[in-house]
Amino acid sequence: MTKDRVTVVDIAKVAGVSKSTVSLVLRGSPLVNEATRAKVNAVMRDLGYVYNRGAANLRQSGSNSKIIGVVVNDLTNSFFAELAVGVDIVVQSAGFVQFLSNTSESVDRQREVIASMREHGISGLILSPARGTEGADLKPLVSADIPVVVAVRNVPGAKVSSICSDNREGLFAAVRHLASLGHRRIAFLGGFGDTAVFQERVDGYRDAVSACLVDQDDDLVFDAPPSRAGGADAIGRAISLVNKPTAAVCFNDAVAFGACDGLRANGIEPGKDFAVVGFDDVIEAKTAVPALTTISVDPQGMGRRAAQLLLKQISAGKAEAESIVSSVRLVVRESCGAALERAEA
Amino acid sequence: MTKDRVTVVDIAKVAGVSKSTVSLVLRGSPLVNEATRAKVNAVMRDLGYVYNRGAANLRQSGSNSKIIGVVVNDLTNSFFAELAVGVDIVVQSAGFVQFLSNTSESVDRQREVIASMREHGISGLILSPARGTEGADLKPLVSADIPVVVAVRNVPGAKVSSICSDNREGLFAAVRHLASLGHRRIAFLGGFGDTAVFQERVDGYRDAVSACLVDQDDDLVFDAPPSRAGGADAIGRAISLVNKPTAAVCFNDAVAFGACDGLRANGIEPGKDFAVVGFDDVIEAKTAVPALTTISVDPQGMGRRAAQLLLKQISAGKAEAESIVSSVRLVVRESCGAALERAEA
DNA sequence: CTGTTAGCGCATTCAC
DNA sequence: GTGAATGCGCTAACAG
Repeated sequence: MTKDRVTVVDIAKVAGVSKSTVSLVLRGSPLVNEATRAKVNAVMRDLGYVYNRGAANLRQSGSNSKIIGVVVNDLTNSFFAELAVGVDIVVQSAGFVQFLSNTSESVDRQREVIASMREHGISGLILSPARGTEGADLKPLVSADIPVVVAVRNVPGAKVSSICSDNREGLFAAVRHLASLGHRRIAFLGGFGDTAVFQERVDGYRDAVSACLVDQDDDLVFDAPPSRAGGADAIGRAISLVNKPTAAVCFNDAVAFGACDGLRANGIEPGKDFAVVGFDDVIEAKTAVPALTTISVDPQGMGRRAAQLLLKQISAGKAEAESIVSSVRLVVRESCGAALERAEA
Repeated sequence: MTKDRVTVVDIAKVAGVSKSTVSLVLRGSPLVNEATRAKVNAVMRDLGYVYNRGAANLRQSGSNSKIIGVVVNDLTNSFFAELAVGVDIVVQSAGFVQFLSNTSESVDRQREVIASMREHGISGLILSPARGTEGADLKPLVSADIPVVVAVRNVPGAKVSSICSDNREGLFAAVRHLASLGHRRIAFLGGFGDTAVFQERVDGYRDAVSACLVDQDDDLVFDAPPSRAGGADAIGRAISLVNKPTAAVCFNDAVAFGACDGLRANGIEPGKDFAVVGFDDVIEAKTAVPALTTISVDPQGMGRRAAQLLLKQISAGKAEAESIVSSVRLVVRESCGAALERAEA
């Protein structure tokens, strides 16, 4: 029943003009008579014409496909979902559309989806890299002059723009905050010890422990999977010490939630009997235990900034500044002084 | 520095064959000598060739762009993020890529993103419609023979496949469950009264109230925004009754969380002093209050099924069965009998 | 098995 | 202001 795809020539025929005139109308050129323009537009509407970006894109040498690729390592995590939303907002309002794919932390899958996106001619890529991503993985992109901005996690040898949170400063702030409330034994919970992010955060933690005169103990760092279960496990180990900590900063929010679970299971009320600080949280805003303090980076804002950075690079033509590293400020949202008072009582 | 885009003719030249031979290799045709194939593949790798789907797609009349559009009403909500992940899984493994866009419940934006996707030649669309979407909005798609499957919410007059949860049965099950535990006064909390989903769920609730001999009261239905704040508000109204309910089923999880907040604020412990049942939950699995019982539909599974449905329609060629309505079974995850015992004590 | 020819829908020179 | 050519990268017929 449906007619074949209606093209510029069809609408030209009906409107009684030539193809190129239609093309000019499409591009919003001022070189066309107002009456003709109106007629052409009317015909386009009547015939249900849809612009074929693929063809257009093919014709004009540089591929400005108006599509930008977004690949994240775990869309299941609200943080990255929010990030994608942030990207989408600016991408949409710039007239682009976003390809979104999830890698589930698999570099293989990541390679596949990026290849697939390239075939479709993305004009830029925002990547929240899977664990284990290397600079070499991004090499083909940069040598093809496709702008890339890496978000959340840094990719060691990559010569691309990146935007990630200031992990050291964030954790430093968390510990300093707890110290200012009087805490002296503060644990660090969760995260895989072999990741760069973990190292940065632990460094911030350790620096703050030194700087803020918190008791310097052999090991109050308990690594564990960055999950709720991991948090519960880690806190269990922490509070089994004879000289228990009175507070903990966590690798991320999932860990913090798990820590709260673990505390409750042991009859300890988080926020009252024990201070818990989370990181990277977005869940918190919606469903968190009210007692939980968090240090947070706004993922949506980060997504927006990443997208802006990318768009700037795209519009800047080919050769343009690389390696722009932008950091996000971290802020403490709530206080949790009550924990110490209880602990001391 | 970077060479111009390398095309089939380039690789043909280097490999010493003709363009069509290269094309055959690309399509994996068996009509080509094994040695030539190997050589061509090697050259492709050396020159860093990337397939141009846009051009291919342009040539072959039917647009099988290998891209499917996914538009959701609120990616910020984990439910829809999980849905997108489910879609992505099957879409990826079928060699497609997904365009994902967020509408933030705006039908205008929805129209825009769908138009944009059409311009890029999507071969199918999965839509979790914004509130207020009408059958007419999807008309252009169906008359262009673009397969569409609507998920989560139904679109009244649309002649497209859809997949959504069985709202009536779900709520019926929730109430029956609570009744079997001995509850006799069960409230319904949250949701906008003017939505179809709300009506279906309330219908299920009312039917169950009649069928399960639960006390039939004038109004234990408290509508409110389907948010955490709305839930807190609704539970506040519910427990201010002289004849308080002992349990509540909630429009969704956000409402359920809010209800828990509200209960705690009044010194009532959810799950112990009052039974709360949530719906549509995905948050629960990660961050919920342990006491909360939920009826849940697996959003990722729903996404997978939606994608499968869509792919089937795409591969089935043009004219194919429409209006396949598929429902998802709902299951009660935990028990919450303790609430009643406390209430009676 | 491989090379030749001819467009897909559009934008971009140029003439008119 | 508008209309005729030409080619983007690729596939689809056929011819060899």
